[in-house]
Amino acid sequence: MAQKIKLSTIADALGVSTATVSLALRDSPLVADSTRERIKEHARAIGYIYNRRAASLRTSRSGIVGVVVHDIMNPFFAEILKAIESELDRSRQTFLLSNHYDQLEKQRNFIDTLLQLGADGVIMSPAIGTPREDIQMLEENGLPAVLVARSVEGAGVPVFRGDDSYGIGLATNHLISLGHRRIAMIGGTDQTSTGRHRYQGYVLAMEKAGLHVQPDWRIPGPRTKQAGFEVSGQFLALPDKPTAAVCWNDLVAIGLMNGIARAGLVPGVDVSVTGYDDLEEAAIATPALTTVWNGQSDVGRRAARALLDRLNGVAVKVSQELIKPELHVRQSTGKPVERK
Amino acid sequence: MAQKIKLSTIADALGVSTATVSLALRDSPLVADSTRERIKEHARAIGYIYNRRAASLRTSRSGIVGVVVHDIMNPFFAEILKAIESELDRSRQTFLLSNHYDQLEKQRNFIDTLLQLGADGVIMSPAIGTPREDIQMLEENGLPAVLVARSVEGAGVPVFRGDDSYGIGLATNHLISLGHRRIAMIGGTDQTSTGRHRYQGYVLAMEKAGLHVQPDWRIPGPRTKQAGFEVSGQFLALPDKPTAAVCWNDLVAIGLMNGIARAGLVPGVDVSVTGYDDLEEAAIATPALTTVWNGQSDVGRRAARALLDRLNGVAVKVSQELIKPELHVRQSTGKPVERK
DNA sequence: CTGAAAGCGCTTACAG
DNA sequence: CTGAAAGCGCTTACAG
Repeated sequence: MAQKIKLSTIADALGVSTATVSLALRDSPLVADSTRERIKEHARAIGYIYNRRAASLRTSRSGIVGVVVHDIMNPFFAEILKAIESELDRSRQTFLLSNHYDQLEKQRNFIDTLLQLGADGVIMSPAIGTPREDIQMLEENGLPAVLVARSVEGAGVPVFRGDDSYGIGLATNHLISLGHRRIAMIGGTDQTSTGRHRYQGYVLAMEKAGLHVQPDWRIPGPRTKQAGFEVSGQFLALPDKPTAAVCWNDLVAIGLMNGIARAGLVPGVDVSVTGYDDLEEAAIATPALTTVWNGQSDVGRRAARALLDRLNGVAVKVSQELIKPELHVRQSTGKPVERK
Repeated sequence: MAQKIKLSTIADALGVSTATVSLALRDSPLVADSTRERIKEHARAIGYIYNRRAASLRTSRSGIVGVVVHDIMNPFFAEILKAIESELDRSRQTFLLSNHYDQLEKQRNFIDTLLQLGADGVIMSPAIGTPREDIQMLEENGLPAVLVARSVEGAGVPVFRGDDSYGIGLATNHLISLGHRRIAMIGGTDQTSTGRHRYQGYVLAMEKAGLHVQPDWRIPGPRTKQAGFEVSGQFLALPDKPTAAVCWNDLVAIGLMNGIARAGLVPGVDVSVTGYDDLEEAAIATPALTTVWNGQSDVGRRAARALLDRLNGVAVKVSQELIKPELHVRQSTGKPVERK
């Protein structure tokens, strides 16, 4: 590679100062039109590459926004990320993505990196066990944060998430209205706020309908298709044979349905199954999945906007923004059928 | 936030020079053990944050590696990315991820960003239509590149990918050996090297077996589950009713099987279907998918290592590294059945 | 083993 | 409308 081209290379070539070049390239009205055009034209011609590190060192604005979630390959987060991406793209922010896989240490490493790079802000779905101090520390170090999907008590930053308790209630009530009395809940964990909210919503709906909640009918843990598939045997062997399963999310529901089909039963007929999230895949699953739309794109879009607002000095209220879920009824739920 | 803490803050507090602090924090043997410990202890105590922009400006090494693929949420890339991630984590490189969605402009924007940030290298699965000049320009600007999954003729950089022609041949031959004579090929596009290689491999296997390749039996395009689902009607209406379908990838195969099931036929019995990639999901699909393992994790790991080698000055030969695919036979393929 | 000084490539008051 | 100069926070020869 040839000699490194910098502002002063251009300035020297055109007989102007670096200040003028710097202003011209950023379209400052302080520079005469003709000067600006000459400079921009020349910069393009010689292949000048703007050095953001130098600029950022000077201005202490990096144009980088960090996004960290449990697993970017999880389609639930994927939909949130797409919304964030298109929002950030519009304001020409670079976004730095990372998985924490619910490991606090990975999350901390990533946050360290953001601080070292002078990131402008961060959007996160906090790892299980994130103490509020971890979030508060961000603000103290000038890194504004916004949470998605999960909340952290007392962290004092905006949170955008679906109304999980209400949403799972929609699914549970739908099954109850079909006549189901013995309804299991498969997947999720009490270690996340989301997990607690969904379980509470399920319990609440059952109790409101005067139905007995049997602790055995809860199989906590699964959050993936694979895991849903693996617990299908356990589900089918549950005491008193529940006629329906409220699943933690669509992935678990689809895995569970695959397992039920392998066992020779017909999901949607012999056993009713509900999902959560309404991923694209829910509509084309066999049978098509009855599930709860969780507003992923809303969550992503609104979180990104809130962060951008903060970066631009607009006040953002620190509150829980609950997106209202909706029930989408398809083929995986029907009237209860007793198994032997 | 309080006064910004920098190297000189520590130096002043301890009565040493910034040079000593800088060396001590990076564990230089030039600094006496006791001095080093005092410095590190103090830095920790006052919450010093290393400014990578400043360091990088000085050293022109950023610790950033870019990774750009068509769509990070696609499980095929997801598996490559996981392998890259764990390899880069080990050498403490930050990785900057982006989707180009096969849009050249998005890809160019991302590469610009990498250049501006002074990234150390880039791993890419080039967007459809990437001219070799785009790749060559990277090297000229001191940004070493490594390609995965797709190649660009004459780009002069290492490529890591599966042997697509051979792999699709495994699937086609498997169907032929089961007795199938009329085999369709669903999905993929001639616009990518991968697409061309797979189609060629299919044609080659058919011809080698003395079978007629009917152009109508190719339905190009689909690359997602949704798209595979949508063309199932078109597939079932194909002239001469093929008894089997070689699919572009697992997603298309699963979507197609869902569509076939909706039409009242039983995939794996009435119609044989093969996938490609052997995603985690292939094993738990209903029926379990016969597919070709494509070595995603190998591709990712080896590409990351090659790049890291280059960054460390180890010579890397510029060649196509072909990973040998393997056929995994499951339940979605069987003897041919004639439909009316 | 430690320190003084220059410089990475920008941007921003300030002066004219 | 344009230029000269300082400074962002590091690291790296160089000197001692």
